[in-house]
Amino acid sequence: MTQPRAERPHTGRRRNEAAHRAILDAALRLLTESDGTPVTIDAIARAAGVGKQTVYRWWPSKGAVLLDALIDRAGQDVPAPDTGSLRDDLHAFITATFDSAQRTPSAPALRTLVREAARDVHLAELMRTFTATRRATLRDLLARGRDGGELPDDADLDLMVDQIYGVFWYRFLLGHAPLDHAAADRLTDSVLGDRRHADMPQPSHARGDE
Amino acid sequence: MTQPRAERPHTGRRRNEAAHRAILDAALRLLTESDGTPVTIDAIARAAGVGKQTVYRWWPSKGAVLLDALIDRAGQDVPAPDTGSLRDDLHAFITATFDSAQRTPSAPALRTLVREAARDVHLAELMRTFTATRRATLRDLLARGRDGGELPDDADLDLMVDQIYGVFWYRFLLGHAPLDHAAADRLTDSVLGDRRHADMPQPSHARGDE
Amino acid sequence: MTQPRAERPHTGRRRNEAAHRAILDAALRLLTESDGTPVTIDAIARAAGVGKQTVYRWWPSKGAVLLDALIDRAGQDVPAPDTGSLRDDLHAFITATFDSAQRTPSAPALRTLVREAARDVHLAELMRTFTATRRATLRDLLARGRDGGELPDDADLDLMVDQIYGVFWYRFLLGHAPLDHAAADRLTDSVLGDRRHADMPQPSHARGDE
Amino acid sequence: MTQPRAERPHTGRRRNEAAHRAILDAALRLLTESDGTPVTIDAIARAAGVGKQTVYRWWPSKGAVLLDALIDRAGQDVPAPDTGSLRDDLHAFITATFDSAQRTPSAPALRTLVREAARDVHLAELMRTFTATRRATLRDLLARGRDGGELPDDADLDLMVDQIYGVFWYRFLLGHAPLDHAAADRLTDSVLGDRRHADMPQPSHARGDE
DNA sequence: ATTTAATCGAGACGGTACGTCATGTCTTCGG
DNA sequence: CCGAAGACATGACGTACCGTCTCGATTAAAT
Repeated sequence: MTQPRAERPHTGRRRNEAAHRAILDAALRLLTESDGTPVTIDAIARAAGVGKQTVYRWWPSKGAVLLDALIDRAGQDVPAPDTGSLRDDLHAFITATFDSAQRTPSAPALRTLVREAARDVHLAELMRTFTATRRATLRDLLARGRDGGELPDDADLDLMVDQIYGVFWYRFLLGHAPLDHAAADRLTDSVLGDRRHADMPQPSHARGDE
Repeated sequence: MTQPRAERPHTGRRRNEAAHRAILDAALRLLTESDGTPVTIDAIARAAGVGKQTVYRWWPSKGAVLLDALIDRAGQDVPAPDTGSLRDDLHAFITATFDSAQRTPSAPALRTLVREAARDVHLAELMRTFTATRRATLRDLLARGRDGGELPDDADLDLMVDQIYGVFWYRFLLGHAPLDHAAADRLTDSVLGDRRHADMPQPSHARGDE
Repeated sequence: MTQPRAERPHTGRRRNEAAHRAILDAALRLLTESDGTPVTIDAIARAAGVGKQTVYRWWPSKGAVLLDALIDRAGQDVPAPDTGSLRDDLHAFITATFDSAQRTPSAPALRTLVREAARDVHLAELMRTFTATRRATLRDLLARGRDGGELPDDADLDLMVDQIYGVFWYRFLLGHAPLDHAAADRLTDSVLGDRRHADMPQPSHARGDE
Repeated sequence: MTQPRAERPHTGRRRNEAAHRAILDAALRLLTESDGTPVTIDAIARAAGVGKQTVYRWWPSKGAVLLDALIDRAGQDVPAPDTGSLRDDLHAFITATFDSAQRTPSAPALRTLVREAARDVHLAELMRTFTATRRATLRDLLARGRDGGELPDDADLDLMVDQIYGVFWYRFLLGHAPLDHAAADRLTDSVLGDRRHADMPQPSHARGDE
């Protein structure tokens, strides 16, 4: 624990990127290993071999460090696919989103992060921005589908986005139901308004209108 | 602030219901008035004119007090209607749920409560139970509809429930999109799989983002 | 170091005298053992097995604790004798004062205390009070002598007091000259205005004109 | 406050005397204006428009800067007179010493300096040297008097010196009694062993207390 | 009628984390 | 290559809550 610190060289009057890195790494590590107890700034600083002041110099709040640490590492986990088929793209996106929450270190870190966000105004705002980015990505994906005629022109894309991320966060945080591939399949169908996955073999999927 | 305490009479060796009430009232008041800063036990006890031990005697954790305070006041806001029509029942339920979150003092209190839940294992568990009850109510409503033939037999009721509550909590906590009647209309349609409300003039809740 | 803390029993809502004692003892111990480095509140609290808040609850500043600790232990080192002879009383007083500064743990503790007083407005005030008490004792001794005719009626007692304590503190803090018995002898003579101890027969001491 | 820094020109690779001056001036100014809070190196550097390192380059410790600043300005305040009369010389010396402590900026600066000396080993040593010089001057004055027959041959000159400076520092730092001309008169008499000023109307410097 | 026992307001206690401040060292970069 | 600028590691500061504890009073129930 609190690895012996790699004897960072000073960088003089300029920001020490190595210390910066060490802080993010330590934060992510503690976030991941955390057993539910809050991650403290002291602990991060100590684990990074850094003075507390150095943390406070660059981040306005503990939460900002944590979110930064998470984004820094897990930022590109859910790219938006573009295969030409709305259904395929959406299904891939949802599956990837669900999967990302099952994998370490993202899952416990994310949960701790939400915990901290509840206490921290700065972090709450950062989280809002963070989720807004994700939502925008998903909305673009849906907009492509609508423009390609795969969704009605008047589809409420924002509501669709919120249904998807709503289910995700709701289940992720409460943990009362799984976020597995079957759930992803059914959620895709539900949002797109049909039942293709409902009773498995479904040769003539009951489209009808749409 | 911290009203002068109404000189409660002693009740001797029996539990003092007035003190009990005062605690719940103080908790709800602080919960409601809270500007994001955490509600502390000391503050509740002081506001209620009560010793801290009296709080700890009757509730295992701060969260328990807060949730109790909220339930005590806002507990029965969302009854499950039963008109015979799934669509009507569901629409009424969703609308009532959305409305309940717009009204004082529930909204800020609920938000603060979730904040506290993120820090408090006991409260998190209580919240799980609390939401489970609500989910069960909604699920029963849907099950009635399925049994009445208004939903396919293989409908994933749990997913439907989570889509509805997911949208609700997601929007409620992030505040990036409205929980108005139009949203309730569209959510009802979306979950039931048709577009009855789709051709109405679409609200331009363009962004909002809190 | 930081002895294992004797498992003090709680005293409920009343001040815990044992904790109080432990703090003073720890403070004096650290003061005595201090090698010149400042004594910190954290260290005192830790050594006393006490929370920092408990220290701050009862003393307004670190210095107050230190002075309290010193007075508590060394308070009665210099009693005022009353033999009937001013010269004897004064000589005894000065000798006792000089001696007290040579003994452990007073000396290093006192020096550290002055160091801290230089930093701490509260403590400076307390020191003023502390020294005022000592000065008053000495002044009373001199006043008795004056009333007994051993000093002229118009003798400036305050100046005499300050000459004695001035020499004491000046030498004590700077350490450039001894505070031994010979010095006490000569100081007594000097203040009383003759040369009895001047170790040479001094029949016609240069008074006269000038 | 912290005057806008006079746009010193760089002097290339040689020590910048202007910066040197600016540091001493800033130090003395802060020392003088200080309200009891410690004078920090950062503050001096900032007020002088100088990097901290520039301070540390030329002085080993904060105290050294402060003392240097004080000597630089107030160094020659107390010259040793030589009129041929011990009494006159001594009286002039004591009066000058007392006066020097009443004048700005010496007094608050000196007090702050002693405060800092208590924390700073380097400065303490410098102070010892500083006072030793003053003491030597006074001792020489007394030695002249003894050699001239105005003091007995066996007079304890060191004790006399310490009585004078003892009274001075004791009253200066504690502030419980004045350092006015009347006190200087009486101290002169007391040290020389007579009461020439004793029958003058005695000042009622009753308290003062700082 | 007298004990006994539980509740109440109060607040001290041992802790942990907070965010700020000053120290003295170190490196960059403009002049 | 000096000097300003300022980042860095360190560690004390004083405050805020936590959850536990003990008091002394008050009053109901048990004797």
